[in-house]
Amino acid sequence: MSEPVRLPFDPIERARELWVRRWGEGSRADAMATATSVMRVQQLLLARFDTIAGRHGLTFARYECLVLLAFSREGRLSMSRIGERLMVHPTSATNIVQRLVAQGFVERVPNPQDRRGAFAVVTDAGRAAMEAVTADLEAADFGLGMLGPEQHDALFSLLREVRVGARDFTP
Amino acid sequence: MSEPVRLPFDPIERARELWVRRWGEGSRADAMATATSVMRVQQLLLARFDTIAGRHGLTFARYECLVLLAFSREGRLSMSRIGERLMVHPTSATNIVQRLVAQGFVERVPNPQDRRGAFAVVTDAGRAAMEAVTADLEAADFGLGMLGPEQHDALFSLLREVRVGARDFTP
DNA sequence: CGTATTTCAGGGACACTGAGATTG
DNA sequence: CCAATCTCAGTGACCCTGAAATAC
Repeated sequence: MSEPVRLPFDPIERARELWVRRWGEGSRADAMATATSVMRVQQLLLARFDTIAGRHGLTFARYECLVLLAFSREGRLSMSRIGERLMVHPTSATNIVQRLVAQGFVERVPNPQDRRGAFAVVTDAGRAAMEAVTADLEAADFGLGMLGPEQHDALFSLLREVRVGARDFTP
Repeated sequence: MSEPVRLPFDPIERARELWVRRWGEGSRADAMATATSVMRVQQLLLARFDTIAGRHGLTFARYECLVLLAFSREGRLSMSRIGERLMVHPTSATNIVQRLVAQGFVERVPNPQDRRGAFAVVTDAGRAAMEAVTADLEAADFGLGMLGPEQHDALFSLLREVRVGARDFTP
């Protein structure tokens, strides 16, 4: 982890001003600033989460996969459903599960019903690692401790509108 | 671009319910849901932006670099300042500028004041590509056309609080 | 046969680490 | 000599595409 760079001004606010100066008030400078803010906050949160997950030998992506499996009814899911629920490409699901198998956090078992496919099953070690990361993430308030309950709701609702507008799911 | 998978329910809302069921009402399920929403919206926006930038031979990261250079006073910045303002590692700045140089969108010139360093200068072709991507992004409302002006303000303000809380800059 | 599930091979874009050249 | 700037080489994690194996 490199030294964090802290600017003495808000770079996004400054970009918005320059944007308006260059492309006028009629430009979508507000949308630019909001989109850039989403990018930046995601970057900040992910860096924090990856640091926490890394203390237990995981990345955030692999942790999400373990949570998904632990939440499933019998601790196992088909590869296709993993890709679907993690919203990643099927080959990315394969990749993530492979790494978890190599760590002993997941096992692969054939699907007797449909022998084309395979299940990923979370192991006891996988559950333990998942629980440890979860405890740390909760202790860190998921990086959002600066927001009050009503602000959480407001932010979640606004982001939900974006997801609905982008047809992320059918409400 | 692979076929988008659209679930018939909100996967984040479902995760929140399972989270509460497993770790109780006292858990930080709301923070988890909000953080996950940030991740997902960033993913949706970035996919959209990369598609648009790709139509002009750029990625979003390289486009951001061109915007930064075009906004600078003389169209040129030192490598260190590029890394600083793009909030990326110095070697990542080198990497991005190298790709832009290979495309003819940027030129490298030595810094006469400090010959350890180099400047990156945006070329006419770089400005043209940047303007073309900008026009398309504006036409796409930066992927946020579903939000009204007051919603933009609200979302920006909430994300700004997160950035301030994470010490992203000194307000 | 066509379709669905998944893996494999390979490449791209990007982040980092560590070493080293050059200059201040 | 030490510090700063920057590049280079290498690694890792992740995402995709395209092709193929296997089974429905």
